[in-house]
Amino acid sequence: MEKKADIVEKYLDPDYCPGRYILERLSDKWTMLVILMLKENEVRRFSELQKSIGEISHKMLATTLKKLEASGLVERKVYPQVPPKVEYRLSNLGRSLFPLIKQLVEWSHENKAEIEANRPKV
Amino acid sequence: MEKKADIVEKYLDPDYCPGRYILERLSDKWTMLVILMLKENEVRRFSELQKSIGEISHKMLATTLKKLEASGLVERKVYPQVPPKVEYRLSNLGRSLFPLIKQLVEWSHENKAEIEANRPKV
DNA sequence: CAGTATCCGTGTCGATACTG
DNA sequence: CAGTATCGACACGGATACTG
Repeated sequence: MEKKADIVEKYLDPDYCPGRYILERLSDKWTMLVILMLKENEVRRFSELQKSIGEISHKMLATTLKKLEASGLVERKVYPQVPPKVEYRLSNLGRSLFPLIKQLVEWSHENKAEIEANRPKV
Repeated sequence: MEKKADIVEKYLDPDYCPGRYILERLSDKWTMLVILMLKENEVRRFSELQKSIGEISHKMLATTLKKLEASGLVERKVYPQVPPKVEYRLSNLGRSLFPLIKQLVEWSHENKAEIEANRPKV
């Protein structure tokens, strides 16, 4: 019987991994935030997302969504009309990932004091 | 009574956040991986870490550990001897974060088939 | 062994302008 | 409204060489 820690290590083995790939996929500037903004079960339009994130540029939202769609975490639905309307929502896969990322945010709040204490002042 | 989703959104408000900061701090190439390699309760030397990660360069391991130490997630202990010996381990804060990142890896394994199906072939 | 300094290529990201 | 294209800045990250 393998120990838990060893199993994780195995999943991170570059010759085996899905873990490495996922960590990589989540490790760009906007991906996790966009996933959070899509929420668990909501359908959101491009412009809504941009508005709710605020600082993200048009281009980065587009490429982030495209990557998420390409990796099967997000579904994209186009309504053939003028002006166009496009809706995004988490796929089943994305929906199963969502709670894990949400936990990171909740964790950061539970430990806010300690985090802020060590946070470099800009 | 606020709804859960709204609470998360609040934690991500740039004017409030600790969430944004944490997501940012985790979103570089090596941070999450190094945290995982430190495991929950182990003490590891610089060279051990480099060996277990393999592909990471000496420089990136050094800067990643430095950032982790600066943000209070990792503790560094120096033994004043020649040749020097330095040990790293997760702080209490880091130890409380560890399971959340581990879950991402475990999630990636549970959904390996679906992830691989959408993974772009190099 | 652990760590810093330097140099430099590349990818990421943002601003802007343009299409359907 | 929802994209794509192009350009350029700059931070990230890798190789190498050097110190204590």
